[in-house]
Amino acid sequence: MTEVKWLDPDEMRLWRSFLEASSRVLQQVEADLKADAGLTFDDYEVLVHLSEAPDRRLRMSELSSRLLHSRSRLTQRIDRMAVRGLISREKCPDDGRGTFAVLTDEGFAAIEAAAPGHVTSVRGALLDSIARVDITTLTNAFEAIATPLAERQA
Amino acid sequence: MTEVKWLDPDEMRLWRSFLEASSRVLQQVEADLKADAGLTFDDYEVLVHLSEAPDRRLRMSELSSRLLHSRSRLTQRIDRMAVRGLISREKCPDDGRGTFAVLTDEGFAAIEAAAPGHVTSVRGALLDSIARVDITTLTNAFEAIATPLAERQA
DNA sequence: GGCTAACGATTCAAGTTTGAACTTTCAACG
DNA sequence: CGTTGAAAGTTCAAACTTGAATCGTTAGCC
Repeated sequence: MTEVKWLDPDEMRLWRSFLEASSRVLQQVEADLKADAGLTFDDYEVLVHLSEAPDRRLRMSELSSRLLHSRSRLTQRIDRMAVRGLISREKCPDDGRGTFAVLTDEGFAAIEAAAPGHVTSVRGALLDSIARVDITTLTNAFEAIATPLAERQA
Repeated sequence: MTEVKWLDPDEMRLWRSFLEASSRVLQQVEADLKADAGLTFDDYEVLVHLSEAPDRRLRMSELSSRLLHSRSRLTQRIDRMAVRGLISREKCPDDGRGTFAVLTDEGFAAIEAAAPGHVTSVRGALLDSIARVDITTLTNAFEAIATPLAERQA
């Protein structure tokens, strides 16, 4: 590659502001969640996906791909959440290789307790700063960004 | 807090697409950087900030606040980069408590070698998916998001 | 000057992620 | 059937981050 198209100032500013915004939003939401509910953001995301799933359970690999986490990362997070009683594991009856992560009643209670504070936190960290009319534009942009990467990363 | 303003579907979609896009973009750029240049994204960011600084040096605390990393995280990253010869440390003459992280010639060569591939990667992961006319809107949004958080997090 | 508070940076232990290696199970194909 | 390849999940060691504690230095203040 002999020719590189360097970033012009507008592109550079977009890239830098993207990095700063995403880092700051995540840090804020994580800090709030830990302070208010004693959960990491990863914990919370696990709880969210399981609580929305049929029978409050998902296969480990399905969950890891929704979270965009490696399989081993998820294994170890579920280990820790299981020790705390938030999640249990069940063998998959259809597929001897498979395991379900299942939300326990305690896990469900944990997300119910955490959700109101978390929603408020997400508003404060992100939504309050975005004009109503820009929501669609931004969502379209994020989806346009994520979709091709999802295909590449699949 | 008895009343919680839950997220409506548009807000929820914005939040989720934001999470997915930022995670995927970072993952892609990190993977490219590691494959093409053998650097982590954190390494690269350290090199960027130092290469742009006067005398290619910054105080540890200044660098950590630009990177949005904890001081101890930076200390240990600079330790590792120093072992590899990319960075050196110098005592600050004006302030006995201070330390400069200084880009070595080898570190400068490393970022020069990595930059073209990285720029291409950033285009592929982010910029190519954004219509030219949306760049300003997005940048304004990211800055509107980051600025109040920066004040809160300061 | 001497006391105190704050600052800059590092250290240490505990917790977390990464990535490769491994085990078990399923699926396809001859 | 039996082999071979891939998939699901876990394990392990090394790399990395976190947060509290620590150490030396500076600045303010009486």
